[in-house]
Amino acid sequence: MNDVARLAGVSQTTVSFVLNDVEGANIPPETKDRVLAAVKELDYRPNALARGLRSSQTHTIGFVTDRIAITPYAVRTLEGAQDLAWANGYLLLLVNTGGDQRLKQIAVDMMLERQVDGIIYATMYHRPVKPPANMLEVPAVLINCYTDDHSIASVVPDEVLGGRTAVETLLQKGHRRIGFALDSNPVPAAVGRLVGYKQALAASNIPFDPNLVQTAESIASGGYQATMALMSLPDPPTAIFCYNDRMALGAYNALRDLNLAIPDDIAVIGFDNQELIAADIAPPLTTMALPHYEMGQWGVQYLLQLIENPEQTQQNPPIQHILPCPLIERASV
Amino acid sequence: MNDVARLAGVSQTTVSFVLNDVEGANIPPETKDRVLAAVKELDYRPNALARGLRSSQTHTIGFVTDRIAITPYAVRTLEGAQDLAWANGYLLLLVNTGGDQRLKQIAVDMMLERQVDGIIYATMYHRPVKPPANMLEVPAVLINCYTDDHSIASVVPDEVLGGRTAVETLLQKGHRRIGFALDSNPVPAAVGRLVGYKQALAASNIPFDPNLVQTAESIASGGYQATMALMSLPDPPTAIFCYNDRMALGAYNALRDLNLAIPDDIAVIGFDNQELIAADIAPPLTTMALPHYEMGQWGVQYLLQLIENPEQTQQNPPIQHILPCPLIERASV
DNA sequence: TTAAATTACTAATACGTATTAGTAATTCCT
DNA sequence: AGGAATTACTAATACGTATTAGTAATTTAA
Repeated sequence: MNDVARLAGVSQTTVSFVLNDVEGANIPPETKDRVLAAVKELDYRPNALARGLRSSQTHTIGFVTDRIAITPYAVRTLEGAQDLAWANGYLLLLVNTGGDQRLKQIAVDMMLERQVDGIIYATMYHRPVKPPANMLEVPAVLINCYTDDHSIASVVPDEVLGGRTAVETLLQKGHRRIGFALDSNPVPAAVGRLVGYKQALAASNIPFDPNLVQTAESIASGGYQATMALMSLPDPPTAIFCYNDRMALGAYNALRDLNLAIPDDIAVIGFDNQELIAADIAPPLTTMALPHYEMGQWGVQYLLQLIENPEQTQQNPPIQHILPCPLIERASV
Repeated sequence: MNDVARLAGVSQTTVSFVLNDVEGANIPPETKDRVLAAVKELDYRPNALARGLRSSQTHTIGFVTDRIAITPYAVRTLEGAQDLAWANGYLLLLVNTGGDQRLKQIAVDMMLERQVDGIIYATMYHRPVKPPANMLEVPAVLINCYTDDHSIASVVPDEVLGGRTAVETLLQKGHRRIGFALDSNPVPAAVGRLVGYKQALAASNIPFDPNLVQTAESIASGGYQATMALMSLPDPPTAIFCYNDRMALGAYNALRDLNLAIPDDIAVIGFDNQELIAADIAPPLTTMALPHYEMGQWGVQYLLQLIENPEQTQQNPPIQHILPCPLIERASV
């Protein structure tokens, strides 16, 4: 900046004023042009460290996650966050901790050392978390997770509505006996979708039959087992709602082994919209999409509000935002 | 640091010496303990901006990519890079540009403003690139891509060896007529794998039959078409090598429609090891894995060498590292 | 015993910016 | 015409650290 000032024949202060477009500085256009010309001439690039040191903001956001790539579609959270940050002139500082609590602590410390303006904490599965305490030294938002006391702003998918929508889709096609191949782990997604399943049935005055809910591991083999169990019922379902697309893939395998055609003999609906599975199998799978990209966007957008407008944004208790899961119609219903 | 110094009854210089373990500073253990106690007492955390400003290194690496999430398994590149950076006390500053050349330029500028110690440029598909010129102001490494003049260090997968290994696997099982469902785009992966296909045949003295190579779009429907074309040959193959797992999924669909059993009637081998597809379909798909995680690791590891040991590491011409694609045996061969 | 070397520190400074408090010179108002 | 207001700047400083060049006090070597 001093070099630029010298070349333009002004002071470093003036250069700073010009580059930051400081109002009330009264720099006439000719001077501005001279400075800008010098900037171009010298190929000057500001030093964000010095700027950050002086103004104590870095336009950088820390993004902490337990495991980036374990579920591919969840990477879209990162993408949504990155896109929105980028659109606002922010960059993301990334750490995935692999789930180790001590690492999380250290990760946040490293980010705080680098003076991030805020921190996003995202999990790949929807679940409760205990984020490291030091995270609260700056504005923070949780994505796809929440603390039990809801003391931190968060975004999560609407599992209940998602489950209800899936089942309502089947009901609308005339199905009355609807099986549910459910994750045996009582994670928030499983609990919520089951609530939605029951809500939809109740709204159509269909009694809940516990035999129609078969739990298993939430992978293809689990979907296979659950489907086999459902189809061996004395009064088997005409449609199966699968907890996720992996289980739906298992259901496809099972129904093929039973010589049942989808969707003619039996309808299948999934959850997650894992494109590589859902769009490519035969027939293409109708499924519910998780709003990962949108959660990433919302998280960063809200974080930026917290950063730039703390008083107006901060709510008490902190906001818990819920995003719907859109239905992706293909050919399996 | 001044607060710590005051509490410990020493100068800020001494605190700096203690915290950085400066050799030749001759700080006796008692003084060290006093300083460390003050650090703990005050919960002191160094300011990385000030440190970076003074010492001109930030322990931060820029990671630029065209599109993070388009191919889920490719996210493992990011994961490998992040893990190795983390292990060495570095953090990753992330941008995905969506492929816009101007954005790349700006992205790199934003990273340079933040004084990154080096830059990784990664693409999700193996291909030639023209990285922005300003990237070379700091040490740089390309992952899964290369410049035509090979003027920048890079890591790429060994497509030729991968193709050869896939075909050799089929040859070893006794197959003599091996179809190839190939991407119709002449991208490096397609070209390389075809070379490997020919090499393997030649090594077994099997003449190359152009009819056995059917090109199509590298998605499930393309795999379906190519498989149908291959199987309607007067002398159809007994095994099909698919350019990628998505095409293999299409091949599965086609073979099912033809009432052919895998692997009894016909063997199928894929490429990419997209776990969600390969492991979950019936039968599980034998495929070649791309070394994404390893490329990410190698890229950062080499970049750190470039940063910390420029003279010893720098080669002329720059190193072009090639990583093998391991065979993942499942049940389709 | 005394000069030289070592030990255990500290004062001062630079890194590159943003910002505050000013100051001449000009313009405006009555 | 003369004071007030405005314009167009600049000098100086602080942000928090790492590093250089020292300096007293103590220990060692001859």
